[in-house]
Amino acid sequence: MESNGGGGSRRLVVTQLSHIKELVKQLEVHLGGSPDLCKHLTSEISSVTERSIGMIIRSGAGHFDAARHRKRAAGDHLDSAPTPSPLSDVSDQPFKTTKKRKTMEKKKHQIRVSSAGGVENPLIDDGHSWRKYGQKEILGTKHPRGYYRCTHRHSQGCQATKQVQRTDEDLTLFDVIYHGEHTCVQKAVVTAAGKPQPERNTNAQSRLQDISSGLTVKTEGLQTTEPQQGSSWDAMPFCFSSPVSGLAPPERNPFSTPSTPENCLVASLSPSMVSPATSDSNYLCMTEPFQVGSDAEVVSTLVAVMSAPAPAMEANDLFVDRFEFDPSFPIESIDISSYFA
DNA sequence: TTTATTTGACCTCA
DNA sequence: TGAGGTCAAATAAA
Repeated sequence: MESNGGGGSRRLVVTQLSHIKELVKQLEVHLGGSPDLCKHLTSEISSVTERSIGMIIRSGAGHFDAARHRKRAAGDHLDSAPTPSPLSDVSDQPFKTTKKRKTMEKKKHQIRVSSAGGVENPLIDDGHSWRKYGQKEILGTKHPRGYYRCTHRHSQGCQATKQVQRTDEDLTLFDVIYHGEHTCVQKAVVTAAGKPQPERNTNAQSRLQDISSGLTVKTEGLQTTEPQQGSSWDAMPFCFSSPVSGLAPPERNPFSTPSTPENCLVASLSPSMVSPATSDSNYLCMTEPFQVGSDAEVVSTLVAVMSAPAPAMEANDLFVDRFEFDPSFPIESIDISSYFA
C-alpha cells in the first residue's frame, strides 16, 4: 500500500530539480543587464531549489511522512482531532463527513501551492475555470477556506470542486483540495487543439519561456511511490500549460491542456511579481510529477513560481532553444512541445 | 446586462 | 450542538 518512496522516483525528482537549478543559472546569464529584481529572484529560486533537493535527499530511504505533512497542511487543529478530517483523509474514497459529500463519489487529493509574493491574491488556478460559491472560517485556522466549483457545473454537470485555504505557517502557501474530477470539456482545450493561434502562441511561448526558465519546484517531504499502470501521475514531470502573463484566462488559453486538477498544479503569481506592463496574473502550470498512490497518499507539492518582468527578458532563446538537458535527465517523459502546438 | 463574488443562512453529520 | 459544506440573495465588476 504505502510505497517506500521509490528510489527511482526520488532520483527523478532530484534530477529534475537539479536541472531546474541549471536552468536558473542559465537564466542568470541571460539576465546580464537586467534589473536587480530579476537577479534577486533568480538567486532566490536557486536557493529554494537547493533546499528542495536537500529535503528530498534527507528524506532518505524512508518514505515521506505523509501523515505529518497532511496534518501540517490541514492546520494545527488537527493535532487535537483524532478523527479523520477531510484534509487528513485524502483519499479516493468518497467523503464520509457529510451527507452531500457522501452522495458524491468524489476523488480527492491535496496539493500545496506557493504563490510567490501572492499573499493578497493568490489566483490559484489549474487550467480549469472555477466559480467561488462559498467561504468559511475553519476552526483552528487563521484563514478562511474558499469553496470553488467548476464553472461548467450547470452547463455540463461537472461536479469537480476544490477548496483553497491559506496555510497558517506561510501566507504564500495554499492548500488546495480537489474533489471529484472534471467531466466538463473545457472550450479552451478544444479551441487550442483545433485552432492554433499563432500570434498568441508566439507571445505566450515567449512568456512561458520566461517563466519556465525561472521555475523552482520545491517538494516538501515528497512522497513518491512507484508508478502504477494506467496512472496519470507517472507520465510527465512537467506540464507548462497554463496561462502566462498577458495571456487569456486559463479556459481560453491555448496552452491549457485537458488536464484535470489531479494532474495539474498551477501556481500563479501575484501582481507584485508581475510585470507592471501586464495586468493579468502569471500562471505556470506544472504537472505534478509524482505518483499519488491509489491509497490516497497526499502529495503536497510546493511550487514557487518566479517570474522576471517580461520586458526585461529576451527569453525566446531560453528554455527551448537553449534547453540543455542533462544526459541523465529523463527527457522521454517530457513533451513540452506538444503544449505549444 | 451578464457574470462573478461575497456572505449570511441553512443543511447534514458526528 | 457545533463544524463543515452548500445555497442563494445581494452586491460588485466587466
